[in-house]
Amino acid sequence: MSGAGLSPVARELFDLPVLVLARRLVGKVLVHETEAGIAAGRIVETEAYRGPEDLAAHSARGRRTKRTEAMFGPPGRAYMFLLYGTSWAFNVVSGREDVPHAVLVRALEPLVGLELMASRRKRAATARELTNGPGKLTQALGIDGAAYGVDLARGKLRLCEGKAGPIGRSPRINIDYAGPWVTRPWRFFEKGNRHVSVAPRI
DNA sequence: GAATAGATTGTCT
DNA sequence: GACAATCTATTCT
Repeated sequence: MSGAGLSPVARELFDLPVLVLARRLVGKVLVHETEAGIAAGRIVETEAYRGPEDLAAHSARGRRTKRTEAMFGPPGRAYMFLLYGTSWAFNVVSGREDVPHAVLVRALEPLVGLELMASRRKRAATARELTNGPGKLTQALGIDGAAYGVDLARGKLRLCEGKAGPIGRSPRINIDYAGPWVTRPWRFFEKGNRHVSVAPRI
């Protein structure tokens, strides 16, 4: 297969406004190499988080802590956080230093290493259930807090070029606490893709 | 298919 | 001590 035609994205990609980056990341391929092998998937769903004004973001109102520190760093790094004690979520940091923006990757379409993903996600009954959610895709690719702050333009965990079909948008998922920001259509997904986590409601 | 409740742990107040 | 950008099993249509 010799790389399956996968080449890393240019670093300049990350130097875009967060809403533009969230849209452009759809179709890109997330690759993770481990001792167990290579696993990779096409990104089919993202969400933009634009602190400090966006109350849905962890960096809302400029909150800068040990947990959110990566969002204040340079773009193109990974921001990882743990949800409900059980699920890791993977984000791509956007915005220059001290601008705490990030893009949450919510779903992938499995491309490489399907068997490896299945062995990591024993609960998944179907191929679709391997990576159709933020916590599921990190489990399938073997990503966790150890990836906090790593450079995504190169390395074991990296983003590679890929293409996407027509892209739709909708409000973000499960941020009911965010007041007026709840309805902002800052979720991007590939239209009609079966691997999108939650069917867009219209 | 849709709705509901319980799990589980690092981080923050 | 409470919470969270979720997942899973269970229950009901």
